[in-house]
Amino acid sequence: MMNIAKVVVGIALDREFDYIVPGPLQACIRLGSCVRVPFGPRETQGYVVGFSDRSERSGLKSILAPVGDRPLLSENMLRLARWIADYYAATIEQAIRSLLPCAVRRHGARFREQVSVAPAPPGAGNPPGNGKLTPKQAKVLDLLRARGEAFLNDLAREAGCTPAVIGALAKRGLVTMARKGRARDPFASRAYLPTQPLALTPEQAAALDIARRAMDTLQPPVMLLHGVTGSGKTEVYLQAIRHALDKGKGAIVLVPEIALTPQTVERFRGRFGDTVAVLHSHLSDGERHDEWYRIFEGRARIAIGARSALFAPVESLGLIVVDEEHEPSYKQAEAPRYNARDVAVMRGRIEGCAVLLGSASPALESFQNTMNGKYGLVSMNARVDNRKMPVMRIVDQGAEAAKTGKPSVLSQDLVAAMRERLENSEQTILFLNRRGFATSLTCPKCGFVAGCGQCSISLTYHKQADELRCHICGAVARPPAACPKCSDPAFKYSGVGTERVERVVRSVFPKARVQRMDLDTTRRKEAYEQILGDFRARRIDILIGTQMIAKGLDFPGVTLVGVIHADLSLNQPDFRASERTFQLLVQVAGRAGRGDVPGEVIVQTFSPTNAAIQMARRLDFRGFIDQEVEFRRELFYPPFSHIVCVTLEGRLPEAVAEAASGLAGRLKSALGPEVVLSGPMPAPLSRVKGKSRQQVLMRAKATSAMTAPLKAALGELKIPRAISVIVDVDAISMM
DNA sequence: CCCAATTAATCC
DNA sequence: GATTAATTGGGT
Repeated sequence: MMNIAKVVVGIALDREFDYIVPGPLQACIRLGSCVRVPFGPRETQGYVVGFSDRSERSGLKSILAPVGDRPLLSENMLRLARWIADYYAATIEQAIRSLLPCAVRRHGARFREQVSVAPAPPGAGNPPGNGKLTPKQAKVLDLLRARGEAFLNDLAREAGCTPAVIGALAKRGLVTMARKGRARDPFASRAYLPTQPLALTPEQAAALDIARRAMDTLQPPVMLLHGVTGSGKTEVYLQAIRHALDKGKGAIVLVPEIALTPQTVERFRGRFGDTVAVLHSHLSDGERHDEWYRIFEGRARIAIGARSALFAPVESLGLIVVDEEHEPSYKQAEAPRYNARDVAVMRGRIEGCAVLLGSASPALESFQNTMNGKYGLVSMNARVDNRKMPVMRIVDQGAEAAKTGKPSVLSQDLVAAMRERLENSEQTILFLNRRGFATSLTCPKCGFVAGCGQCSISLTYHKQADELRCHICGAVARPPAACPKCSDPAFKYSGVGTERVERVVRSVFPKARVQRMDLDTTRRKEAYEQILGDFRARRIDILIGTQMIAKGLDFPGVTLVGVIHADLSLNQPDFRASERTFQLLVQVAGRAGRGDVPGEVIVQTFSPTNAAIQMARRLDFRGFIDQEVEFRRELFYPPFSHIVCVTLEGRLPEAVAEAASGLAGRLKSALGPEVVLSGPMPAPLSRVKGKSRQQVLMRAKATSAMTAPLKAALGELKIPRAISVIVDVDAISMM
């Protein structure tokens, strides 16, 4: 009885396989157990997701052995995996894969073995085909000789061929194949200073009170903490977590990747010491493995980290905190494309624990959930220590350009404000969410634009490296000496990036200590901490940066924040452009005036009267919400609907277009009248890395009204393997 | 007609 | 995801 296990194998099949549980193993194999099973001619790992006393099939094979001494997945986590797979239209394997770090999944196997390929020693090759190579084979061999050795899948992907090509090379004796494992790095821990709970403001105390009640009674189970920047949300989290620990429970804290600075982690370690485990993408496999097991074995009760930390195996959860809940980085870019904020709410429901969502600029979806009573709401409107909110000024770049004759990177107002800061030894942050020097290189004579050959965007000029780069695929090209079309040598560089801002600032303030911080200056792993350390120690007067300096940073010396070009986010072809702009300005403004001197924010824009910008200037969250909600309601956008974005991608544009229209046609007849369907249409980024992209969009009140027919349609249509289908439920970026 | 490369099917 | 079998397609 019940000696048949339903096993999901660790590869991307959306199916369960039946195996016999041998008598001696029946005691130790449970739901969620990781097991080794025979699979076809080889063996593989899988997870037990159910039991039965009989099977549809005969001739079942037996489970070979359990991996690890107890299930890695609790019953609750298995339920969560099922929900993720179902809601986000992913396979159960994909869901399980994101639940367990690969360092952990590999546990029992010690080392994951993969086929490694190396060039054969000279002379050993005895090609039956007389040494003549196909272009693909030659490419593989070239790549391999350059690298010395590579794993089979990596090599095939890099060379853009199938593994069969490499197999052919091996058959001819030109390369050797062997199974190899991968070593892991040791874990290095950092020192931290112990801290005590701080005295709370009345608003913080009220928020903490409600959070405690939520933990004790689950009334309400989910709370949105809307606290202005500098209102001390982190201290509320810390003391709420203390309450969870006092009740003998654990906690999970999610922070967006960019905010996962050493400071944040240090604050939690300082308060709770070694009971804090850290999980984020910059850890090595070994480190992640160690931290995961510290939680799994109960040696750590608090998990803090980015997105994936949500799946930390904390037992008896008391609280899940999602800081900066509006952050798009909570959305995973690969399948399953889950939003950690929303999955946190579901995990909370499954585990019976409270969930605390915090933000200075909550997402419309979350705020709407407080309006319709699904979530509780607490607001903190004052900064700690009676610090004032920064004053925001809008500078009309259009008017400025008309006055001075040409558009300038730094307006006169901004220059004056920066000069003042330099004289007072205060610090300035300049924000522009675009790196490089110029965003396009055009020929004024014939209109030629330097574009990426593989993607449908123009190349960005990087002056320091003197290169043209594609910000989508990373392709690099030399800037041409003359226009390739009309051979005119005079190019026009237009569109400002951070590199250009840096140059302008250095020329206006030659004596200032200026540092740029973007992907280009933080390529080295330590550069990020180095720059922030220098800025904190006031060895930098003016910090210029992208995204990565917009959020979470807390530097008391900063009294001025300049936004170089607020229109960038505003002009994006996305219904969330206003919301993003508002959030960005609120967040950026939050970097100013965190010390004793009040902060000032100067926002440069060509749309000074834009409502989102004006609401942000007054930090009028409710005003912004009220008008944006109306817009979304009228056009049936989130939070009034859910969006499913299906992207088809493939090398042959006609094949992709055909598949997309086939899918759209099938959906049109399958979907109910409550679903709005649009497309097929070329994706906003219609070409990426040489692949053509088409989209089909759906909107409906319930995601299941879209995902269920979609799964059925995809199953029936049998879209060729050469075309990949990307299903994004509750899509945030639809590029 | 051959070889290479893609595609389709299978895995309890 | 990996392996094998079937099919296509571009050459001589």
